[in-house]
Amino acid sequence: MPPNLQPVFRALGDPTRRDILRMLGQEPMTVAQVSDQFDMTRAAVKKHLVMLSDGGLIHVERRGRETINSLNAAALKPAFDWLGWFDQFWEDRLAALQIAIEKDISNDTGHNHD
Amino acid sequence: MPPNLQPVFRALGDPTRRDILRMLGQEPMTVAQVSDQFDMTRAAVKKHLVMLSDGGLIHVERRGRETINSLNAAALKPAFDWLGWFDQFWEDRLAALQIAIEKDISNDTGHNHD
DNA sequence: TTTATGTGATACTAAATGGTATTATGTCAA
DNA sequence: TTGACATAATACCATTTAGTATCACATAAA
Repeated sequence: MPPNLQPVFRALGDPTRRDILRMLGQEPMTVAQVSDQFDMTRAAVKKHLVMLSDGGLIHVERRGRETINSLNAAALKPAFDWLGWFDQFWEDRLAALQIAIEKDISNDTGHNHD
Repeated sequence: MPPNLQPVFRALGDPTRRDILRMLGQEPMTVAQVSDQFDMTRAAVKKHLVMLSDGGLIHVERRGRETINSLNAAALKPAFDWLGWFDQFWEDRLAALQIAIEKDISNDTGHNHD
């Protein structure tokens, strides 16, 4: 069965939640650490975290009296792939990714980039 | 200035609107043609079209008594790129695109893969 | 000109969203 | 054990959202 895109795109519809995802992409954080970054109450941030968890975009683990929120990036892949369908309409569609791939290839050949 | 992601991700948060975008990716359609594909009133579909237009995701042109809605795929690119940041967490992240690029490279070197 | 058609605009409703404030609960530390 | 701390849960509120129904308007067709 195909992954359910709806909760993922729903979660991405809010800028606070997108920011949280980027933050958790750097490192796992407690609820307090996340909410310290925003000008809103901890309860409000917590609700965003619940939505992200419901959509499977983050993993939540209770450790003692604090809970660690960590990114589950795999859940974003289907949304990325969905948007990738429109790739056919973009001129420079492979530009950014091609750079990364060429780097891999040059690594294979032993070239040095430092 | 960076493109404003918010109206784009907002628009993508609804399944009807995502379906409309895919449909318009096939061909431009009038309001009636679009709403015929959904089990809701024309007014409801029209509101979705307005949101898509507000976010710059479609182009709307009045021709006589009908209005042609066409995809503006370029507006989706920033959302795709935003999600592409998480690319670093995906294992098979470049698989599909890498095939296409390797074909380009082999074309450059004159290799033949047929 | 009349009539039918495609659309836009408005008012309305129920439910979801994004936020606050408050209270309760479990856990670490002195 | 007491107190501070991190979090969870709940109730509440204003706004937005997603839908309906209805009416007005411009345009194509008879």
